Amino acid sequence: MNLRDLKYIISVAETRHFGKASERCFVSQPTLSGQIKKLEEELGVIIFERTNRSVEITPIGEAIMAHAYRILEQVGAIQQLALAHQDPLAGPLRIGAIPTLSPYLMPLILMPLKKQHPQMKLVLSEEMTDILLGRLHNFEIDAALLATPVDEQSLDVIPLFDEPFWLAYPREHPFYYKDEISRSDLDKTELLLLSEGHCLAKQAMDVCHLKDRKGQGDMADLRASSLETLLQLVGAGFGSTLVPALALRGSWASGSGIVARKLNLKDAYRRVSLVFRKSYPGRKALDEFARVILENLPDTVSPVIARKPVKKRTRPP
Amino acid sequence: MNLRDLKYIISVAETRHFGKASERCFVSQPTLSGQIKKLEEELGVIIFERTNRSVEITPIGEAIMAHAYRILEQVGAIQQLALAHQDPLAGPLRIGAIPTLSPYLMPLILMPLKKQHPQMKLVLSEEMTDILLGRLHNFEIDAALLATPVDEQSLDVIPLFDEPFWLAYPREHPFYYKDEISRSDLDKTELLLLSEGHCLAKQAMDVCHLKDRKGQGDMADLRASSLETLLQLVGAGFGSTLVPALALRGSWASGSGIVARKLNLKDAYRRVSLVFRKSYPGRKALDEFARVILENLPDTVSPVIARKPVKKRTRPP
DNA sequence: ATGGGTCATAGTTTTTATCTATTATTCTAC
DNA sequence: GTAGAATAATAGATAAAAACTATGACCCAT
Repeated sequence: MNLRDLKYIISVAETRHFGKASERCFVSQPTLSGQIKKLEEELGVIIFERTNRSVEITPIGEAIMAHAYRILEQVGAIQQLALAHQDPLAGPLRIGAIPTLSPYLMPLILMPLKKQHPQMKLVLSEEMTDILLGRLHNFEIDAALLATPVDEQSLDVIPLFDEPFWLAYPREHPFYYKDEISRSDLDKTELLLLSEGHCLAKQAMDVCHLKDRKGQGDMADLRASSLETLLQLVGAGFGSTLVPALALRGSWASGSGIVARKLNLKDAYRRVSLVFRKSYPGRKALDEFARVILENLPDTVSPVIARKPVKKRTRPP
Repeated sequence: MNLRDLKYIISVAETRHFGKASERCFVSQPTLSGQIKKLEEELGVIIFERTNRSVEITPIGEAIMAHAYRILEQVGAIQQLALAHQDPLAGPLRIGAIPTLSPYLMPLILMPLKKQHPQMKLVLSEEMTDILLGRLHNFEIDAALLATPVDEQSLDVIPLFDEPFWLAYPREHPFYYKDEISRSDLDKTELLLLSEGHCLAKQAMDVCHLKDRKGQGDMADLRASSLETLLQLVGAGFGSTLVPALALRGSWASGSGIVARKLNLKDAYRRVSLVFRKSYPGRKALDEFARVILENLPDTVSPVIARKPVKKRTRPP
């Protein structure tokens, strides 16, 4: 059986005329006759009782027809479904982002995104880098906004922007009167870190040339589980911390006993990228998503101008 | 799109593996890959996100799959339907019969038919010859039991039996002491006829060498609309009438003031046949129906032994 | 009878699907 | 890291299916 055959018999059933039916199907009359005959032989039943002068459908043919209509209906549904999704921007885009980025980046782009692509649905999740990579591989998300270099063969990367780190410290701190912070300044302060797993913690330590003290416990006791908590601690005078630039735009930024200053260090930034499976079919949607992000960044971060060089591809175009 | 393609994608969706899926479909892996790729191009959507190591279904693919399952379900329904009807004896057989035959023949064959072909369903209708022929041509019945020769090219005939006419007359009639009736006897009696349209009326007149007096009115007043009514009239002494042999077996046959005698005439019979469209596809069912009739006839009628010679056929075997 | 209309058949050509062999890629194991 | 196993994609050849044109058989109407 074949969908074409079903179209043929429906055409004949509706016209009661092989010639007219064949025209309607854009095939010759012998073709139509032949295919219908083949179908009848395959099913072992006569669908049409025909003479030279008349074509009439048999009772069993009538029953078959009912199913044929339903089948073609479903086929149409598939085609319509596919058509609606042909726009690569359609369909939910499942995006994961790290917790030190998501709350500060998403508010910037959600409105513009909705304005430019009203039909694009986002499903957001907020997890630490390793979790997100796992989810990428498990096909649970389509792309991840990460701040860590990724070098896995199965993943591809769209670099987005470099986000500088600032130092946040209590207003009562002696740094209060400085405009910029140098590395020597950093050594003089107690640095508060996020709990393990957050890439920001490691990045902060790298910037400050601290050795990872994981497992030692003395400092671990002070580690916070979120950037907001961390800033609460800073405000309460427990120490200072590194904050990525986008996080400075929150409501706490002014009048919460916290001061933030730019770091006068060359490598005090993290590169934020959009990471996705090379095999992910919605590349266009991701490109568009990345574009919207880049267009709505504040001045505090530096967009990556040069897009990544084209890597050798699995399948030539 | 193609039903084969739908089987392919379902197979891949279920195995998440092109190789295993292709085995399950009894085709090579490249074949499966190629067809799925073609389907994806036709629909303009990616159904499977695949790398060398993994195959995962996309959201739109998932949606398509739901419809694909329903389609194949319907296809199965068609095949099952067809299988159930492959037996040519299956399906309702729509039989028409003339009123002077139906009430007397049907009781003879319904039980044997049910015994031999329990799955064969009959739909009976009782009309006069012309009506039945019209219904045959309108595909409203599949075959008709007639007592009139039919010579239409589009119709075919299975002769069944010759049914003699008997003379029915009131017990008080002088014929009462005769065993057989000759033509000269016929002239001496008032012959009652069925109303116009019944073939029996014309046949009776032919047998008696009467001219058709339709429109004259004198005799028409006495015409009855059914054989039962006619016999009531005979019983009441209004005259006598010709009765086909099978009708003699009714309950009125004894003790109702009516006597029936055989006619001593060579041509005093009518040939009962099964008539159907040449194009009717259930020929086998009709042959079987005819066989059951012939096997259950009483001695009062003469089965036609020699089956009709094969006429030139529309399509050589 | 004859001609028009209609479906079936025959034979050929075109299109489509399939196969085998091979390539490219990536993961795993040593 | 390098070799090997696994897996999907590609290429080219072959087989199968479906399409077309031309023709035939038949019925009906004039």
